[in-house]
Amino acid sequence: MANNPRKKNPPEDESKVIPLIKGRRATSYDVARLAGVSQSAVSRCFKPGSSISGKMRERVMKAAKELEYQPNAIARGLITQRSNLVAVLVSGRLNLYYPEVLFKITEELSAAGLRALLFTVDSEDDADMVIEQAWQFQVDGVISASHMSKEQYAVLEKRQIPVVFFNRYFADHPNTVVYCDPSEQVEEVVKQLSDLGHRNASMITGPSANMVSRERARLVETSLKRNGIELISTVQGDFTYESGAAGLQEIQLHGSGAPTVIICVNDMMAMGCMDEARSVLELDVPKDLSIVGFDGIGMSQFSSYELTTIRQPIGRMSESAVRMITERVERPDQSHEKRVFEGAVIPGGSIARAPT
Amino acid sequence: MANNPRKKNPPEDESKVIPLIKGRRATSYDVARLAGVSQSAVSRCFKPGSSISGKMRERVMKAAKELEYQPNAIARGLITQRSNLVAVLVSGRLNLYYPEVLFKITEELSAAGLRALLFTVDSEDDADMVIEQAWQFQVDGVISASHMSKEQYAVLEKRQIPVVFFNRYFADHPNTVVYCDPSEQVEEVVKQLSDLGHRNASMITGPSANMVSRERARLVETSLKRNGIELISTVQGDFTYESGAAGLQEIQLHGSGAPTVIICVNDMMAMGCMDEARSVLELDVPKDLSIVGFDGIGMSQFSSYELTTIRQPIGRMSESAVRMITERVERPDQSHEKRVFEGAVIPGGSIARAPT
DNA sequence: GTGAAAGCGCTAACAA
DNA sequence: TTGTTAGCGCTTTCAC
Repeated sequence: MANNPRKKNPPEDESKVIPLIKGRRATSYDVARLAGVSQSAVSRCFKPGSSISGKMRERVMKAAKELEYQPNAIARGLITQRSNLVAVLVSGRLNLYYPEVLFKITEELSAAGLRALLFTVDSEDDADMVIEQAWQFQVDGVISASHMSKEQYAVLEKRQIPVVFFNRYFADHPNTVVYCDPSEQVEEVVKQLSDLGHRNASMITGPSANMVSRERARLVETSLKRNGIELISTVQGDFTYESGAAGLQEIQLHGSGAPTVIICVNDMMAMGCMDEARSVLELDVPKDLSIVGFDGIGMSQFSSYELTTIRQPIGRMSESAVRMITERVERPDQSHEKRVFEGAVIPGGSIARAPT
Repeated sequence: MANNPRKKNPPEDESKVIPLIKGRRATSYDVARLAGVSQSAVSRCFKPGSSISGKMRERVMKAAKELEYQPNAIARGLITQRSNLVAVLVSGRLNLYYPEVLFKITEELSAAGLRALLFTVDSEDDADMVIEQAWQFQVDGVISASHMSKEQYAVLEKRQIPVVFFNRYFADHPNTVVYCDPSEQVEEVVKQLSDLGHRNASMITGPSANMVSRERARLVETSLKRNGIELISTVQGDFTYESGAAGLQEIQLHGSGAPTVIICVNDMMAMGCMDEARSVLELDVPKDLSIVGFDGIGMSQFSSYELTTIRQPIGRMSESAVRMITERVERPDQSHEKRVFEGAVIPGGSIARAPT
């Protein structure tokens, strides 16, 4: 198999005779031979914090540069049992509308010397497959911003792979989580709606299986009640633009009474809802109908929308997620932890005084 | 270092005595021992197309299942010289607005048994780093949907790493490319504009370094001339929403004369342009001003925009990109190839008869 | 500070 | 068909 001329213990006579085969990448042995030092010396030069003399380092580095040598991360991973790979699980469908998260996480991983192995998960079966793949590739950890069942999580746990959940967690199971809690902001917005005279609201939620959706819906319900606004109807969407539009239709057709405000548990649906209100129902948003979203995605602030919404601090959350992963890669016994971030209200222009 | 009880040639007496250390993952040796077969038999069971008896396979698979054994892809990569990793290079900034591409490519890679190692590239320095990282991780190939200099490409070429460019290429250098050529669609749209009575147009381009932008701009210029529409001003944006808005301001303020149509070389700028026209300049799009985009991103068809644009067949392009990579991983001597796809006009509603 | 040697978990040539 | 064996390229004791 080996078209590799190197022998483990190169015979002295051959060692200089056989040239580097063109196209084969240089190994630490090649560098060692050229520099006239041992292979382990080369290895040490590329491991920060190793004890090595300046002279040696210089010689080795010169040879390394000449051969364009870069240590083989795969081989290193094999011996160190550290792949420096982190599986990032996102929902392809959802992340289409929230790509900020993925890119921030990737950048933070990169800054921490880790690489993102990207997996899209859009079903339970996908998740099963992805978990096996991640396991095969010896990922050091998993950052999950997609759905994962308790059973699937149990598999990772048993295999001692650190997992950080991004904006989702199992309430009845210890796990490591970075999470945005918009409680205060929900209260703030709802209070404002109440002050603006709103008394009837409807809500468009996400899939009932989705934790973020459930949690946001719960907060909204509580806040509405507390502020004397009646929730006259709740319809279920799937986080997409289309489902926001459809949700509004459903509310108008089948709802009992007309809400003056609609709260959507994410921005994408809020935008769908707003467009439907304006272009199909010919309502003036916000004069006839106020709309509120969640997330604070970039496009929610385009002039066509200027959505009033609750932003998540994506940057700080991603940073935390990566830090939590690295901590748990270093010390697998690290206990679970939940880092909770506050949201922030983006005032926007999609709410106004209730029509009289 | 090894807390691994396995000896390369396990002494018979020890072999059954030492239990699997809790938490250590099972290796093919563990499976072999449990099944009472050789380690290579285990290996063969997990390599499709190996000659192995049904009885053997059954025995091995039973043991494997019991130990939850999955072959170590890192170790496999080391010996086969195939990592099954493909570096996917995207521009973080740009892909924020065009995530479809990334997800399609990832899915196609996955279907081909390859994993996506995600890299975001937003500067030349990023690209240098990314190329070194990809090299260290022994990626089998690179799909680049981000900027890459000729020098950087040369490095990959020299290292014999197959590269497929997505929507960009070096005209004066052989390379493997999947590309969307919107020539006909540009002509179609421009002709339509001409038929609608437009005689003055302006254009908002992307960065001059960007090939896609240059190419689209060139096509637009040619088509306009051919159809008797004068290009009265061209301003440069950076593909973002904001730059589209700013571009329109610049055209209105500094342009010589007022265009009745604005062509933007991507949808995001077209949307920024449209919003600026409507909300700041209080123009009616399309009655007062027609706007055309490029790409066909999902949100360009939201009711607020309904942009007339030229769509790229992302799905088929991604599929081709992955196929081209796999072909070149199998046969590195494969010659370069350029697969060109046609665009498709999405009629939209952002163009109308020129105001009189 | 440096080199020799073992071995991470796997595949594949070779022998039986 | 099966087992034996030699590495893939690296890190890490262990002597010196």
